[in-house]
Amino acid sequence: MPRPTWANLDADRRERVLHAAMAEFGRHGYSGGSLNVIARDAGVAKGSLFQYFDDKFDFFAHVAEFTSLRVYAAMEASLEPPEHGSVVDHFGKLVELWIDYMAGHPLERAVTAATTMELDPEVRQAVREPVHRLYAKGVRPLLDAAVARGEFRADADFDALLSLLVLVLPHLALAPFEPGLDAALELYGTEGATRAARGRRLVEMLLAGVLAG
Amino acid sequence: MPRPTWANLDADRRERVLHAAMAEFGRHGYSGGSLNVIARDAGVAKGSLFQYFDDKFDFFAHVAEFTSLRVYAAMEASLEPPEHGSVVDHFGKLVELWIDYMAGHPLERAVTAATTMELDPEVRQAVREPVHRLYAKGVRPLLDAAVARGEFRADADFDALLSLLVLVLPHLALAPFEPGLDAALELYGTEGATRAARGRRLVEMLLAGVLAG
DNA sequence: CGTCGATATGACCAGGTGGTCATAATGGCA
DNA sequence: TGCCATTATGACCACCTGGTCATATCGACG
Repeated sequence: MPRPTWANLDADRRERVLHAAMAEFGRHGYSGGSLNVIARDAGVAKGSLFQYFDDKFDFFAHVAEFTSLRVYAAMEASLEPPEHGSVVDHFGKLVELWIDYMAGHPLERAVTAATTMELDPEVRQAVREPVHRLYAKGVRPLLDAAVARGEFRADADFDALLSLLVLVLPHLALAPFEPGLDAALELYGTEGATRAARGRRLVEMLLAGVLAG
Repeated sequence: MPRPTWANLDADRRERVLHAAMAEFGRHGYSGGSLNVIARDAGVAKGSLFQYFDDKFDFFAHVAEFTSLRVYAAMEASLEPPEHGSVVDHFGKLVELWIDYMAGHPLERAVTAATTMELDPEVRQAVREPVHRLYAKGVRPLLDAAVARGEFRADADFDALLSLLVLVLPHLALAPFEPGLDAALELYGTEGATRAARGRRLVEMLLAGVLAG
């Protein structure tokens, strides 16, 4: 947890530190990210960072959680409630929003990538857990509404579906903006199909297994 | 590329270096892996590593490619040709084999995780490209046979499917053996369903979107 | 034996790491 | 003004990093 000093902090200063940290951790991940670089880029003494956070891990964890909350808030705001439309519509829209958001927010995208790709089990668990909670919170209602509407097969495996979605979603956003990152996937080809259309097609494919009729 | 010295090397010594490198890179990834640790664990002077490889990157790339070749060989050997059975059978069997192999080969599993999770675009691209080639080579025939048998819809998007499979497959293997790694996914619950059955169900879900009828 | 190319070695290097701490600056209140 | 808690600072620490290189060892051949 960040120290009280972090909350009391002048907003400009906090913003500068956060910005520098997102850029650095986003580029090099947790273990590769340098506190020296962050301090320099933020225009702050390195010692100050340790006034705000216990240690590097605490710092990274906060940056990760802050980022996921910001992303979630943006998604939630522009997502219509699941009263009308089909699940495919909802998830298609969700993926479209996600991709567009990441396209317009490279910093958030990079941090999302860094946490998604984190290898160290302890770091990963600590950093991904709040993200997964948010995903589940945002996605579950869409599924519930679809169930109420009878859109799903009786024997649909929701846990498996939710797992799969949570697994695939971040990668859907990451692949298209990181040329070297899974370029071999060619998830988003250049043959004119828009990102949205491709995203939609993938969603249809992912959901086909649980749809009724 | 490894230097000629590496090929001329005494087999025992090469095996020791490879083993230590797989363990270290598997645990800490490329940037986190320490050459000092590898040299110590292999019982070899650090300077020797630079007689075998140009630099750390060359070393890691070789370890990654060696590992993916070994995994591919094992899978290929125990996979029956796609003459009989359905695509779902084939992919179910494939995932089952994959998971069982990884369960019995923690070293290969760890290196696979490390390359799958690599963040740095340059490193990632160099290291993943041969892996993707192998995946495509192994998976494509199964799809082609299924197409010949008319198992797929006419409008099935194979590129999207292949991308999705290549994206998901490594994670399917990684999640269940890394307690902290996506524990929140609970991809493999403890309610008695075997790993194989769960894998099969996921495959069915993944393929439902492209199957005919 | 001696010679010579190939290989092994580890002290050594410059530079970077996360983290500490004594000191200084700050800002609100009396 | 003087006081005091809060915050900012960067020199400093021990340690680790990837990489080098002069030297030693090895092994085959004559």
